[in-house]
Amino acid sequence: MEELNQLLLQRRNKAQQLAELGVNLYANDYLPSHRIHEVLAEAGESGATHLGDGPEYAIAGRIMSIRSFGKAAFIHLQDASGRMQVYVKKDALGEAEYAVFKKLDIGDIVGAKGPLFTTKAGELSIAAHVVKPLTKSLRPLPEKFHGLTDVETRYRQRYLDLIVNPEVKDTFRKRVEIIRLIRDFLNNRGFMEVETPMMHPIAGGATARPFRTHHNALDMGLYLRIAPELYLKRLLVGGFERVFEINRNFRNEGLSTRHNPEFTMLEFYQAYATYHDLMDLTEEMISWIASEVLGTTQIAYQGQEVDLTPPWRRYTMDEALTAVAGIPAQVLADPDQVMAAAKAHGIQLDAKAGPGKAKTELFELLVEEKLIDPTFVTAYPLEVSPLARRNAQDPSVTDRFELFITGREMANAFSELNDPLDQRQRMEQQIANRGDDEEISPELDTDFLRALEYGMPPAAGQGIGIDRLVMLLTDSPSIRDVILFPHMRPEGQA
RNA sequence: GGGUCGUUAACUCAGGCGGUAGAGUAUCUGCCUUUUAAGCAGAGAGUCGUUGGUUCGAGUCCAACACGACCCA
Repeated sequence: MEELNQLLLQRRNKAQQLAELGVNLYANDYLPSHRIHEVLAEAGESGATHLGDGPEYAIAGRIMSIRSFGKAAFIHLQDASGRMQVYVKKDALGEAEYAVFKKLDIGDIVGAKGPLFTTKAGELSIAAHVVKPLTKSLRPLPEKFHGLTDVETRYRQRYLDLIVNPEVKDTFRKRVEIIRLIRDFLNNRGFMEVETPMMHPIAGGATARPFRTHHNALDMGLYLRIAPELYLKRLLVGGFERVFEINRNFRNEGLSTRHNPEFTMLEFYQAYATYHDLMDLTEEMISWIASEVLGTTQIAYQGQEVDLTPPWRRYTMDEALTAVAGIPAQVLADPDQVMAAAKAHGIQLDAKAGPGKAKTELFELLVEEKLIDPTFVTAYPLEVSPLARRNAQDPSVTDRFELFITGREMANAFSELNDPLDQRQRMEQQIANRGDDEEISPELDTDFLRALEYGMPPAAGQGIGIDRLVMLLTDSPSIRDVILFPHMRPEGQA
């Protein structure tokens, strides 16, 4: 049993006193007639000013402040829709009910009923003749002025964060709205939302360290999925021509302001389309979402101006390296000079790495963070794109793009490789090249290759990291600000 | 994994050269029937992240550890 400090004891004592007065501390027989924002909206029309006039409103919410005058008090109630003031008068409640009211605390949830009026200071309020306790709170809320700012407590006790920091609620409402808009957008274009396995016998579709789990009845190892890609492509083989999935991926890697071990990914696949089609679609989708959620495509992220208005800049990787990092085209055309340039920039390459890998590393080091306005980067080297279709003109690169906004990767897409023999060869190559890290892509997904052998229509597919998109559109500096319950190390026994 | 910074009352924060812990809010008591960071008077509230060490004496100095933030890989 946890030792109780003074404040917790006081609240428990009050709860006991209320119970002795016959108050049900956790009543569930009160029905509000209005949500607070509805009251405020309706009153805007009626313009109530006199105490006691007009219709009655019954609201319910958490007490966020109490200013007491002995025989009267002003309190603020907060519900999911907003916050409004309630005037509680001894005359109006009666002796017994007012005595109960005096034992209520900030943080308690109550119902309040009465007509509207406007105070001297001009604040619309309810003149309550009923204040009904609905839930007793046994812990004090953080301070009203500074609120809760300690990030560790905010993430660990998100419920508290949500109670006292209104902008947090706003962020998560926007997150839900963004995901709803993505669904609308794709549904309207004939995409079908599907659910594919979260537990995979082989962790494929991306290069990442997976989480392992175990199925007892089957006595077999399973991985939490690192990507749904290989299953969604099986659906293309099966004849669903436009599919998408919005769900969690799991990667057993470090934590940072941009990485949570579980994160939400949108992947979608469209048959008879190319990566060019997906660039158009992506521009349209993200700029539309920004307009819907923020009312503009000119946004600010952490003080940086970002213009999401289409069309967006499109570079090949070589063009970006030349335009942004100033590496001459002749250097990029010569594998030996590319390797030398990587070395000159201090990039350490695995013995098996070739110029494609070197070029990609140079790009990540010198270019990525400078791409603030949305930029599609295309023509990724074959070497780093094991699932993408080769470019018809230049087979050393793939028909792939990544989208960067505010220097961060927001999307990854390509025209899909559907030649089963090429795919098998590249997967085998990838396994051979994986280096010492046996956790990454350890096995060949033979069923996926078998599916391709039946024939997958030409298609393009894309992944968009939802958390990063939400960060961008809510101006959130950390992925933890857009995940309700971000991963934390266990609390110490305090 | 490495570096820097942080952890003091429920919350937000002060604590000079090592001498036994402070404010505001919140809480409690009293007064107060239009306040809104309400007001006035008084009071209580702390294992100073944890464990060791140095010292007559540690919130303060040293070490390790835990958790967090930022930067780097």
